[in-house]
Amino acid sequence: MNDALLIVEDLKNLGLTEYEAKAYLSLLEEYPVNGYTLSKTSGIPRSRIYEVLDSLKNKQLVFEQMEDTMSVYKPLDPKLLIGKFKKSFDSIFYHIEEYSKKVYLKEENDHKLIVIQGRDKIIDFLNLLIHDAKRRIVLSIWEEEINDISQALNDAIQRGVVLRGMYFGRNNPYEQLVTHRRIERHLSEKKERYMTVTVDGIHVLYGIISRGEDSQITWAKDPDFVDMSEDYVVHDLMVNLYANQLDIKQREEYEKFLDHVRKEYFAFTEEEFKKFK
Amino acid sequence: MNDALLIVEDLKNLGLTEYEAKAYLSLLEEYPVNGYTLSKTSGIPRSRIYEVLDSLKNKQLVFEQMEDTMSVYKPLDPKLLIGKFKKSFDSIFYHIEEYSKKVYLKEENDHKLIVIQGRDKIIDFLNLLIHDAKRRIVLSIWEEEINDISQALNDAIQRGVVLRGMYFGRNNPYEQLVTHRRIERHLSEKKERYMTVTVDGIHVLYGIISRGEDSQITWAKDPDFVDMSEDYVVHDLMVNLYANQLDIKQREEYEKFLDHVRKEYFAFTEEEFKKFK
DNA sequence: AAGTAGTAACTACTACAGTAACTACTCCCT
DNA sequence: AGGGAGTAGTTACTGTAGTAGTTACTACTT
Repeated sequence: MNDALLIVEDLKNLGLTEYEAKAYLSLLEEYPVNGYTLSKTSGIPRSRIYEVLDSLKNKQLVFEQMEDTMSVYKPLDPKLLIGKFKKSFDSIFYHIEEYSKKVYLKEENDHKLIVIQGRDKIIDFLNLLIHDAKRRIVLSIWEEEINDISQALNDAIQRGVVLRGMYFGRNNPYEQLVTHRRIERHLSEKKERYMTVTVDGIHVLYGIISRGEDSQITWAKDPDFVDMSEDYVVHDLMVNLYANQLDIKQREEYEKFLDHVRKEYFAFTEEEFKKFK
Repeated sequence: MNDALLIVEDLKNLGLTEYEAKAYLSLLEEYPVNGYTLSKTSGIPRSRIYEVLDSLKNKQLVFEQMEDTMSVYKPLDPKLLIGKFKKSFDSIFYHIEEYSKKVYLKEENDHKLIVIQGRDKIIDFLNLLIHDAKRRIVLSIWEEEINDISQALNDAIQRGVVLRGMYFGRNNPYEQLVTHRRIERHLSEKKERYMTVTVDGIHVLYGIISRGEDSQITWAKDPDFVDMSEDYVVHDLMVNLYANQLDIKQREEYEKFLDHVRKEYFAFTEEEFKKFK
């Protein structure tokens, strides 16, 4: 079973050794068994199995039962194992949170830019920010990237985060996004894709993304920069949504539309809105 | 700061090395800084600091910023760090849960007894079970132990779990528990304390608990055994609650009282109740 | 004799902690 | 102008603990 190998890795990430993970998983499938048998089913050398079981017993992930002459072992119910780790991690997280409140000072105005390289890391970081989003996500994104963040986006939408922006691709998966009107031309032309994502008016990620290591985006927390980036997407939206009307109306009408987009569609707060007036 | 040392341990439990933990924590307190400065504030040898920072950069817990000739580093916001680990652990837990559904078969009727030794491990395991309780916790417990499980008990009560039983001690902290009527005599006599705890009619822990390693309790999942243990506490409750009346009423009345206690006070389901008739 | 059950002692490898020594640059002092 | 002190970064090494993996042994059962 290849499946079991992945779970071994998972358990190692929880702090078990490879032997401990294998022993526990083998025990799940067959119990109660004695050390000798477990060594056979798990592939752990007989000479080591008792140390491994001892260590698991100590962590209360395995229990020993005396049966006349010999001991047999059984695993902790996996649900209880998960509960055990959850409890322990929750307390760790709480400690870290309390501690960081004391020593960590957020920079209010951070004008520095940070470069993140490599598609995997970019996607990872993007997911992290979206996961943490509380109010609004504005993006301008291509179909090649949308799948890699759709889970996090759906979660965000679920908990009431406003999603807005431009979608470059066919079969737009989000009604909240507007497909670019000249998408066919773009799709045939580009190998590299410009991307912008802003989160809660705090973070902005922008840059060029492609398949591999050469992808490179910039992360900024400068509020002006975020505003600018959101503005860029607002404009893009504007043009794409009202392109037809723009040809026949005057400049004033155009401005009204812009305000309308910002307020109604983009869910700007009054305060945010004032900054643009 | 001794506080920081504990957090280093916490971070190590999340999979960081000691140097990584120290570096990250030092960065929290002062950033952005270059490698040289960080090595000084964190106590990490200058010769190692760049490897450590590289590794942290790879995990995206630290970000590098080019500043004309040299690099400076800043930490990932601790809140995002917590979110990152939570996400990763949640997915691990999900994997384990799914996997265990496939391979793990719960024993329906488990008549075997398992011995747990050492006060710390007993308390730990007790907390684990209480944490997982869904319907009813019945216990007979001494004041020496109640504090070590009160957090878990309060959580359980909060989510609607029924708590019932006997309390051996002064200043009974739970209205759901009944203080033993001859507690003063008991308190002066005993060094070792008999304890019973049943959870959801599934688990029962019983045995002698004292201060140290010689404490030893037995864990059973045999349903009959659980019933018996609950019955023991019911009787104890009965005697303590209605002691006065017992002297003047007949046997019939006594039985009625017992039923009443089981049904009304103990929240037995009809099904559970039938087993006793 | 073959299989079962458990112990002891070891080798090998790796990750991490910890140290020493080197280059190179800047700034300040006299 | 030259030297010392502090800053900044790099290379290479030692030591150790934990883990993986192996071999050899005893003892008991059937």
